Amino acid sequence: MSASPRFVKPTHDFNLPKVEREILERWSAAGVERQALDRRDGRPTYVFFEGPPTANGRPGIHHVFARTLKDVVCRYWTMKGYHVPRKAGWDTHGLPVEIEVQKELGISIKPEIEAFGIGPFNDRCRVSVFKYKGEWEKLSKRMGYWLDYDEPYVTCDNRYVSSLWSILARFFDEGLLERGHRILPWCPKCGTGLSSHEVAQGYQDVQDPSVFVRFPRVGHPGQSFLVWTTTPWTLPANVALAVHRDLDYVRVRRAANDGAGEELLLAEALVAKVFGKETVEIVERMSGASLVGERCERPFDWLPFEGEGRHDLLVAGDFVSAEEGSGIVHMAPAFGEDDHFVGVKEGLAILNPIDAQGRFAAGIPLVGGQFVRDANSELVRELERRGKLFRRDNFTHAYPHCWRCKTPLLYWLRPSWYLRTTRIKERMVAQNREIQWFPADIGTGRFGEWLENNVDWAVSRERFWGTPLNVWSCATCRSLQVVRSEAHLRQLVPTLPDGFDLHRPHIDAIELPCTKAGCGGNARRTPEVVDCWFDSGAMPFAQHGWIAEPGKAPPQDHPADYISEGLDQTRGWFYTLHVISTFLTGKPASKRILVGNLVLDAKKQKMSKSRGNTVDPWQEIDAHGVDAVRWHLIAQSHPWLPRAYDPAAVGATGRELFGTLWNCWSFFATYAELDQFDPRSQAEPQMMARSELDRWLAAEVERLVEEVDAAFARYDLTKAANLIAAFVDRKLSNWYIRRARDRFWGRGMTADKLAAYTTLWEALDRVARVMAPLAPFFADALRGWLEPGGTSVHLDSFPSPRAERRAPELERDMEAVLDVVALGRRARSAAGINLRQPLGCVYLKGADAAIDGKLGSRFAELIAEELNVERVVVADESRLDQLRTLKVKPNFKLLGPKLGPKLGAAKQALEKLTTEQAAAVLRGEALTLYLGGAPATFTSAEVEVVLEGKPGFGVETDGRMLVAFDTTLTPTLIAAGHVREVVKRVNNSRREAGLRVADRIDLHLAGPAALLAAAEAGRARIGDDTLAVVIAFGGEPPTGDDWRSFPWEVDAEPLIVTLRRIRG
RNA sequence: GCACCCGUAGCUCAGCUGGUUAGAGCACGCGCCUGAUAAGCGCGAGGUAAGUGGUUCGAAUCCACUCGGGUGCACCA
Repeated sequence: MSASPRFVKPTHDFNLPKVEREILERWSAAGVERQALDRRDGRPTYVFFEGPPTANGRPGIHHVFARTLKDVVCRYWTMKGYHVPRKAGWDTHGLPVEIEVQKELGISIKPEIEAFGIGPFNDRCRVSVFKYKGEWEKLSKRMGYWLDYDEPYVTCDNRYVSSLWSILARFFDEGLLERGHRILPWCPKCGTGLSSHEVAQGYQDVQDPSVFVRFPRVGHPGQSFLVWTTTPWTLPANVALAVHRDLDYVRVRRAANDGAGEELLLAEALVAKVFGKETVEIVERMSGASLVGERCERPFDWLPFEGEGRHDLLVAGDFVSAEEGSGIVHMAPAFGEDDHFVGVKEGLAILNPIDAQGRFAAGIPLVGGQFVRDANSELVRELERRGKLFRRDNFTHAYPHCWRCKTPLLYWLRPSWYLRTTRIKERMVAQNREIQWFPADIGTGRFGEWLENNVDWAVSRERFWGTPLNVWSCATCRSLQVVRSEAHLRQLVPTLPDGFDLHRPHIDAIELPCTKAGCGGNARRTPEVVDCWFDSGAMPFAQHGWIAEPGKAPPQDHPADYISEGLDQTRGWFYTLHVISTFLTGKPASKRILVGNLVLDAKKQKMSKSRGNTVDPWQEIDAHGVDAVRWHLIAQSHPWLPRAYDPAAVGATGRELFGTLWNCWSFFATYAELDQFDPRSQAEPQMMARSELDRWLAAEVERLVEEVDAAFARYDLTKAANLIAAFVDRKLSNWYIRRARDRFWGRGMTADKLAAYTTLWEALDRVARVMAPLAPFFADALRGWLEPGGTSVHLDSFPSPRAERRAPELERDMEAVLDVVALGRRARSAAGINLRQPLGCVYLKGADAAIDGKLGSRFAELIAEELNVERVVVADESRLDQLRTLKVKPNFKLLGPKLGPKLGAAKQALEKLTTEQAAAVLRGEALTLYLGGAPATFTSAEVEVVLEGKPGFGVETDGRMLVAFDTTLTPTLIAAGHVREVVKRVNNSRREAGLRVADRIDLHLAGPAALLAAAEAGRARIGDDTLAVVIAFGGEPPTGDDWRSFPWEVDAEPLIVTLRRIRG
């Protein structure tokens, strides 16, 4: 033996997690990740934006999924020759962080934070936000998500904040950043308003009272307006009622109940719904318009009306409907958008009796100091005491809650800063059409509709840990100015120390001279901070510290080619990115958006900590290997559908795909080691010099490359994964290797063997490359096994399909061969004759004459071996007549439109035709039938002829092809079967004895005479197939240290195999 | 309440520009093969295609409604 072999048979069992750990070490030692991320060398850039996570929570299994979607695409384009920068980012500001710190400190409301001190509080936030940074980085590394963590963008860095300021200043310049008084969703616990996309995150079912209240009609004793509300706590703030001008209203008299003759006014359409079975008498009909201006008496008169504003009357409101309630709506202009809108229009008074924590003012009777929602029941009782309550129920409805602290929100009149997104809505809608969404209907549907219903973005937060809003307001003249960047601030305040932190509370202390000519006043910063969704939405700009200026070009990597996040980001990150990019550049932030859906548990339940059904990503990765996790998550179904995470299924992926590939590799290595095969040392065999099977596999490999490439290019990762898995299972492992196995067995290196090695090596190599984006670890391991010391697959290129190797005809022919063989196995199984028993002859009939010719010649040997028969015979007409009948069926696609309702009759008539008539059709003859007396002619294309096997001949058919065996067993065949039985037992014995495949043996066989006789006659074959050098038959099995005996049964008779390894 | 997605074998999913006999994998049962060996292959059983109605010669596929699941929207007063 000369040099040591290039390939070595693996001596250990397959263990994917272990393989992955080795690859991690290799990547780390060789700096592979860094090289892949940094590769430029004149490549075009493929731009990816990373949505920043907040690292104050642990990453879960759904993050593994989300990050796989990002990673696969980035790896693919890297292999396609692009430079794909992947700058990591951290989302660091905002309510989620503050809430965590509040929990740490055991405090819950704003005044407590102020007492603790904004400075120390924010210092804690800055630390908290990176609490799990290490774990995020570790998980990214372990799962193979390559992301550049060396210079991440961090939203709380001065540089980032400075960039945000410049962008806000541009909104301000254009008049799109304004302070407004509007009804705002307000979290009483956090003490801040929320934006619509935050509200959208937090709907939960709650039970609320549903009460009908009497509002006495002034000037009409005994009459009341009937009013419905689900928020009794807003009744003390009532100033008016609203009716719809165009609705019909009625005055009804109640018969004899408690009210004894009372009269109630409500919308006519709701009478039945409100009174149900109770009989009421309609006294008067009137229009809504006629009620406008009527006076009413509010139920609670605790709050005085001061100054201006009309009150205690009926006004008109377009929003009033007769769907529910009474058609008369109670108006509290401080607590509802419609109420407020109408209130402004009608000049109504505004009563605002609650504080920022959602508590009634202390001076209010009965409920003073109570949290408003808690006051509901007390207020309802009071209504009852006052005789104002008509009815009370409860009803359950979805109500918005604070997305972080879960407190029910209040809609409350409150000043806030707005980005006037409604003014750029048309641009946003138009630009959305430029985005390629995966799936497309998110863009037109969910996201498109969201844009159509756009409302201004309430962008300020009355909080502490966030980008300070960069608007200063003059205490004297109220004029506003914005600070455009940190540099700008330094111009304005030259004394600012180095390292000045732009956050609160430091920034609050900065006063600026008023810029208005002649004012001379001092401007103070408006106290709010900015919605943290603005931070992340601005990342295409702020990640580069880009400073916005009028007319300035965007960063050169804008827009991105690709982003991917979860479905929940539709109204989150995807939206805020879109607002800011559209405003600044007129373009969307990314050309393509791939949306991932939820990862549910194995029972399709949402994972949540409270249910206790969360899946620990580390445990899954350790158990199955992350490539199996990644692969399964991608292959299971399209990313935008919800998926169940089933650990058992992940394990199966690991075994089936990676285990099979491992076996393929192991097979290759076993023989490559023995033969010292080295693809470098020989010229690659010409394709034309290789066997048909080799050319077939090579063609299929190129087809795979083409199809996988196309699937990746259209972002169909699921298809790519399934194509690869199907190829490995069906083509590579279960056909090529199985059929080519014995070509690797002979001694010495023949041309055919070299061709087989080369073909298999090439196939494995290309599989490694095409699967690399999906299974980065295994692919790189396989690549390393195939080319020891070579470069990482991730620094290599995605293979280009070699079109010249494609062989469409051969690919189709082999499909037919596979089908014939499957039928043949089914036929043998049905006949009860196992594959070891050779048979004399198999009769075949393929789908058409062209394939018949090939089955009988080029593929005959292959089929004969696979089905263990001596001869393959393409059945001629007379043989076929014995084996099958023919049936004629309509070609529905052609005849449906032609015959219409007569198709059914035609079908029946055709089915009655004889085999002879059908055979004529097969020969291409036209067919004339009488349908209901009228002749109808069918061409051979308009009907289909199908085969049916005749019973009793062991025929198997799929309607087009046919396989039948001659099951006659001659003594020769039986003897040959015996030899195969013996070979199998000897080889099983070899394995049980722990021999290596190339070990030679001495062999002794003991058993029934007929079996031994057959074996003796076939000793050459046994010797070849079991590497037995000396074979002895009959007598007592030898004994001794080296000899080992194995008892078997053949046809219910004992066979004793005794063997020993020949040393040296 | 409104909108969107989904409902196919015990489980996970294909198929869905309508074509009559609805597929695959897993799991299960039986058998086979094995010089890749705690793998592999074949066969079988398993389906009122959620339900109802419609369009059509023909519907898992198109339409309507109902039920169930998911998601989103929504101030529901």
